[in-house]
Amino acid sequence: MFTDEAMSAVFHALAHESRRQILDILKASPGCPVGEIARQFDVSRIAVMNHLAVLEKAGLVTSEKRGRTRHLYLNAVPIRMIQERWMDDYSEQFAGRLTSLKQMAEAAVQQKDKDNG
Amino acid sequence: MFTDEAMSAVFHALAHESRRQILDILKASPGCPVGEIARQFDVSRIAVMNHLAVLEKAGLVTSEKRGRTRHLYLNAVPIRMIQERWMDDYSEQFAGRLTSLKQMAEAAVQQKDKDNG
DNA sequence: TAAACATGTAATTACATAATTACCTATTTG
DNA sequence: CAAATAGGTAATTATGTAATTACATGTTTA
Repeated sequence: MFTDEAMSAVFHALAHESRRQILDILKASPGCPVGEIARQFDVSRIAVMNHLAVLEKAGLVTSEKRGRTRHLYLNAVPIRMIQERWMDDYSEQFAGRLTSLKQMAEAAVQQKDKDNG
Repeated sequence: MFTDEAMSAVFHALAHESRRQILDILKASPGCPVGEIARQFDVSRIAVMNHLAVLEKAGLVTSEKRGRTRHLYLNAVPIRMIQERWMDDYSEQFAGRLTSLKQMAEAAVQQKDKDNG
């Protein structure tokens, strides 16, 4: 299962650059301890721990304590589920329908004008 | 281009169920006016307009004013870019490496225990 | 042209986020 | 065992989010 609330938690977790960086680190070094991650950021260790808590609530990170060190792991399952159940549906709009293609091209131009204006 | 800030804006926009519902509506009915969307929600019209502003800032929705009505369109480009540049990298973890597969299975069990406990 | 309609702006409020410092607990290790 | 190490809690603060009501603006249409 994958409730709306769970999906919100995942998107919210991904909506912060530091948290995305943490996932990058864990992807590259599974089992990395908390302190080693904190050392790679300019903000305080506590701030990083808060980010980790957000990631854990979203199910994107799991942890395992050995002795006094907590080892962290990326869990890509929620990302996979979002991609399968949601992203694919929206990306579809690119292929397939010609009707929406014209409309989306126009929309993209409008957005560009808005950004530059 | 697609900056960290832009990516944060997109994820943040997607992190609210009402905003995801708005995208669903616009996917089904391109050009839908503001009021018609607002009528489909329990919250106030102003609240819906705020959600639309968040979606527009993220580039997920564009609009075009004809007369007194503003017509809204889904723009799936940012979703597509996120999927290509980010989601795919993380979903990869499922295929390919057997080392991380064992680790992720264990992590998933741990997460399940945590949720039920 | 007056009323109805569609949207937009301003001010306000309750709550959540992201960060900080100071302190506490548990585990190694010299 | 004492000191260093790794992590966790608590209290606080500034800022951002999500929602509200009341009012204003511009556009059809009867």
